[in-house]
Amino acid sequence: MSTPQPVRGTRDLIGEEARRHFHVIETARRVAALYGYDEWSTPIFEETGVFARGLGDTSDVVTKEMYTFTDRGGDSLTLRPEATAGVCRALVSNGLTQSLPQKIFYAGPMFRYERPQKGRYRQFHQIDIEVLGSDSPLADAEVIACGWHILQELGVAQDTVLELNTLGDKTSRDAYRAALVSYFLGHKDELSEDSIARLERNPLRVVDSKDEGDRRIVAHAPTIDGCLTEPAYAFFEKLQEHLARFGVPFRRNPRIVRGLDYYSHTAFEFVTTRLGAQGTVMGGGRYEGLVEEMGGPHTPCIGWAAGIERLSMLMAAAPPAPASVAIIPVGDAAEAAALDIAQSLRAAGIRAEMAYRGNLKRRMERANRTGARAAIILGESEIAGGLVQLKDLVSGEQAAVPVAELVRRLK
RNA sequence: GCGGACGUAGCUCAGCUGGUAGAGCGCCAGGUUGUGGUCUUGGAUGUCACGGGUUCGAGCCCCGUCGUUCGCCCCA
Repeated sequence: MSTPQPVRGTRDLIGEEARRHFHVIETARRVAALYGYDEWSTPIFEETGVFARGLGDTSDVVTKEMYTFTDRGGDSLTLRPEATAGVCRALVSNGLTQSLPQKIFYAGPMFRYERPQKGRYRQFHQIDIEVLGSDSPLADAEVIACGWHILQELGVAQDTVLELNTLGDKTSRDAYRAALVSYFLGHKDELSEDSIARLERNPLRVVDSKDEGDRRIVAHAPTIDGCLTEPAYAFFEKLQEHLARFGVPFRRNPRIVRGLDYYSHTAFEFVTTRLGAQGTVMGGGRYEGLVEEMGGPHTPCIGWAAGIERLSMLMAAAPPAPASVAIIPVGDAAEAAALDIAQSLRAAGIRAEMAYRGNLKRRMERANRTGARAAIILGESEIAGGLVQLKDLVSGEQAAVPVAELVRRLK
């Protein structure tokens, strides 16, 4: 194959797939606006430090999975692997830490150097909302409710389940980590190799292991509940109350964990069984240290991100492209009149198309193929009488109609 | 980074124990020079993913590469 192909892990969005993709974004944008979120857009690449900061050196993430390059000025830059870090950076860069909270909606491409799988690409697209600068559990509940609302509007809510957990505050989490490490060390001989490695690097992740043997051990591992401080417990209780009021059903899943230090309290995922190994459709939680990492003040935040590709796959069908009206002149003399009609329909908000060339038969074929709802046919005799032939392409009925009445007939 | 499956026309796929490439759909043109969808007649299209090897001969067998896909690892 010598013709250029899209590079590994990237793909073209055309036709049905494009319509699905943009339908997800438009739906999310509309619903987020109902909840009072403003849309932001930040650069697609940042100084590498914006993403590397706060990730620590615990995982493969920084070393293996970022698209990092040196530009001509010698600076290390990285294609954003997620939206949140850039949003937090923008908050600080623009002095908005003085006007909190900020409620942000975001949509755009992200980049991770990973092995492509179903619903996992190197250039992928996310919708994302964040509330920056609120420590109220009401913010958590609203963020989740907004996500749930979007899933409902997309028609995928019935295929997903909200799984909810709390990581508690720092004191709770430190206690939990210590409890886990001591429990797993007691079962070290029974753990998989992968999990023994996790125990060193990122003990919370053992809880998330897919290995059968590990799962049996994890089933009896201590849960966060026994380690929660009083305020952390109260926060989680309040969140669940609010969610009930918002009418969002959820299931407690103590296995949802987050490895990085700046996560706290709420952690959640909307999951589905319909996408193989990539079951998470929308995931998020509370984080408290990221804005500080960008040089701002301590700022508690809550948000989620959802993969547009995965949502598109779950969606039954994209709404069809709007049907247009095909304007078909017969003979060169009719073309000018046809253009005038096209412009008058468009001015009235009616989608209208005129082919650039072709005889009547070909233009009719094209009108049919593109799903036009009606054809307007005009030749010399029609022009002379101020009429056109208006043909309904669904019913096949055709009648002579005065030009002046077209907009009213097609509205 | 690791493992399995797959790669033939624009699309979906067939192709026998190795003998030199096919179907359906779509596309183009005619039947119909002012009427689409249905019907009908005809037509075009392939470096058989790429590179090497075995063979008189490779779409088919062997090796490598690339890509797709499913899973593992990872998942900010």
